[in-house]
Amino acid sequence: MSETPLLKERVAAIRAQLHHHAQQYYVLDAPQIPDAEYDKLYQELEAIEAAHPELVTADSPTQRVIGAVLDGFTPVRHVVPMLSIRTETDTTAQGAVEFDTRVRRELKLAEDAPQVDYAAELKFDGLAINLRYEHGELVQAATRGDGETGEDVLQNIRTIKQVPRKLRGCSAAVLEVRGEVYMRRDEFDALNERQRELIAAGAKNEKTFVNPRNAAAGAVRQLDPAMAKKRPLSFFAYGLGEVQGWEVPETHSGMLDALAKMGVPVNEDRAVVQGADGLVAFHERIRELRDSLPFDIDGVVYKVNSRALQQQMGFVSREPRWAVAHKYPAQEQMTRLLGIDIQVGRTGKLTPVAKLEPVFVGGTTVSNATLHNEDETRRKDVRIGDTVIVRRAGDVIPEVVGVVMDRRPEDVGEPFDLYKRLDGKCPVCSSPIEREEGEADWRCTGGITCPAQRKQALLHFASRRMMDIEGLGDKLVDQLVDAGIVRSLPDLYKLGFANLATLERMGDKSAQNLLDGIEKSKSTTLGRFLYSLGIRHVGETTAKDLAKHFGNLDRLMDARLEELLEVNDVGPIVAESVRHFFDQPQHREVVEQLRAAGVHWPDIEGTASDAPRPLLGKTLVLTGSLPTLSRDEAKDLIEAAGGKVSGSVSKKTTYVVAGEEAGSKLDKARELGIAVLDEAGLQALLRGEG
DNA sequence: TAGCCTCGAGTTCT
DNA sequence: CTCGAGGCTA
Repeated sequence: MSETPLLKERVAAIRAQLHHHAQQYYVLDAPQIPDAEYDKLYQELEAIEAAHPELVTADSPTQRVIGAVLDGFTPVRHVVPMLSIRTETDTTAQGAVEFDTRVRRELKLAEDAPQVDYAAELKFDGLAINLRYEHGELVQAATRGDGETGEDVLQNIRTIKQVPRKLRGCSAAVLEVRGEVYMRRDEFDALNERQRELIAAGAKNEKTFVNPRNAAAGAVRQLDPAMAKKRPLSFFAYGLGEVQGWEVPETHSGMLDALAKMGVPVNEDRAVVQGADGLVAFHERIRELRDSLPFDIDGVVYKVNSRALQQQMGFVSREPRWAVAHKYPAQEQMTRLLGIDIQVGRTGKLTPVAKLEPVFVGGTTVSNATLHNEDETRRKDVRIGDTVIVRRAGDVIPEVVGVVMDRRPEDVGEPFDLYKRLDGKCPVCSSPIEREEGEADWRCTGGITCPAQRKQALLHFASRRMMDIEGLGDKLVDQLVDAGIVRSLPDLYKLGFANLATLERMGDKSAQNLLDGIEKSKSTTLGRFLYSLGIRHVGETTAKDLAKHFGNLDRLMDARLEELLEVNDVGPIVAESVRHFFDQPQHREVVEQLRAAGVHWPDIEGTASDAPRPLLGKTLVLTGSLPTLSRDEAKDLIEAAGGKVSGSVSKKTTYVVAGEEAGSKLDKARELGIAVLDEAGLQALLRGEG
């Protein structure tokens, strides 16, 4: 018995799938599965073929570069074929070490021979284009196609401003520049925004794009250059095709330098590094940089820098032996939607949450992803049983990008209908749910009677920037509420050893710690106390402003709307919300009980001390993580020095304090020309040293 | 009244 | 971190 017939079937099935998806991807610009999935199939096929060479056929996807020529563009035969490079799928730095070992073996280098020089570059997520210059003039721009024959898309490439029509100081008879056309993320977002507007306005044939690469591919293949122009593309060169009448520099990096001098865009995040260590360092550096780049990359590329050595190594089948692409973990994965849970937030907001079959994406395992609200869920037409694409880029929260319609099962669930799903009742307390006119959210009407809201209210009350009760986390709150020991905020202050002892995993020690924490929290400030009550529209800042303006709680509770409106940053909505809160007797009752339990604060808040206030009138923005100070500590220090801490950078920002892994705020600061400090700089300011 | 600036609220995982 | 929305200002 041989397993070959079975394998044969499997091989045929994989080839059919690869072919189908390659069509969707390259020809129709509408991929149905993520890259990683495609790669997986491809590797399986490669592995089978390697073990069973008799199964290899000429038309196998492994034997040719996939793609096809579309009608409507003139075919172009590549004099020098456009090859793909081998991809290391090992996403750790190990792939770089293996490449270096292979190179040294191929070059028959002795153990003690010097390190090999490599040109290390980014692997752009776009599509390959061959620009043909004759006597310095751009005469043709071709897609890769199947590697042998592509299509002339010159008219569309001309819409890319960065691509020079004429080379500076080069009149070689023929110079083909190869590189990647891609779309920047900001352009991609803007494009999709416009597409959404078109769709909203009733345009039938418009669609939004799943990712920048597809949008770029779509733009390049637009038959109408006017349309292509509306999809702004960019270009980076990384290699050469046919060359006549130009002396090619001896190294890859030298060649790119020469191209840059001619006015061809070449990415600056490239380096010449030595040996495996250099490659690993580059891989790691770029991984850090990845999310802050203005465009998508899916990895890095290593090339032997010396052209002489490249020639010595040559090619194996269709891949150069002297270059390798090394990927990062996928930021997109496909998985199954197991169900949709509905969570109840502190304000009663009902949030649909996708329960997913766990997938490893963007470096962590994801099993939940928010669907935000009903409209959003419907817009994506996400249904239970669907196969969905999940994305997680950097620190961004995982999101469901869309449904793989191709894989929708026969017995897929109904379109999402929140009211119907819940039968009009809160999933926790069964109170009726409502959705107000013009609002996106459904809410539970149970208010404080709803255990979910009660738990959230307790957690909110106990959290660090409010009453700061140490030892009261979500697990404990769950237990206390479920056991019926704590029903309202004042109940917290009636806790004693007796009722704590009834809880699981609660020893004398933890009980004492909690009671100490609760005792300590009794001494607070009016601002924190107000914030902790969880009044709608009253957050940390507004609470502080209210406390400062009224000075004591009774004056605030009895304040008329007009008086409330006098407070900084308080308008009709906030004023009404405050008034409404204190108009409800049960809320006043809670406040009285808390006071009776011993919660107290000085009447006049933040009396101007004699301490110097060097940051008076200054607004600072924090971004990234500082070496020694936590965010909260930095905030407190700045406020104590009279400064204000704001969440976003604007013209009014005085300083931006940036730490490790600073994000978009730093870019914004540079854009606006705002002074940027590190922690040492901040400390100097706090000491009053300008 | 528009547009800018801030604040509030919700969210994931280790 | 991002979005949406409230409030302020030109």
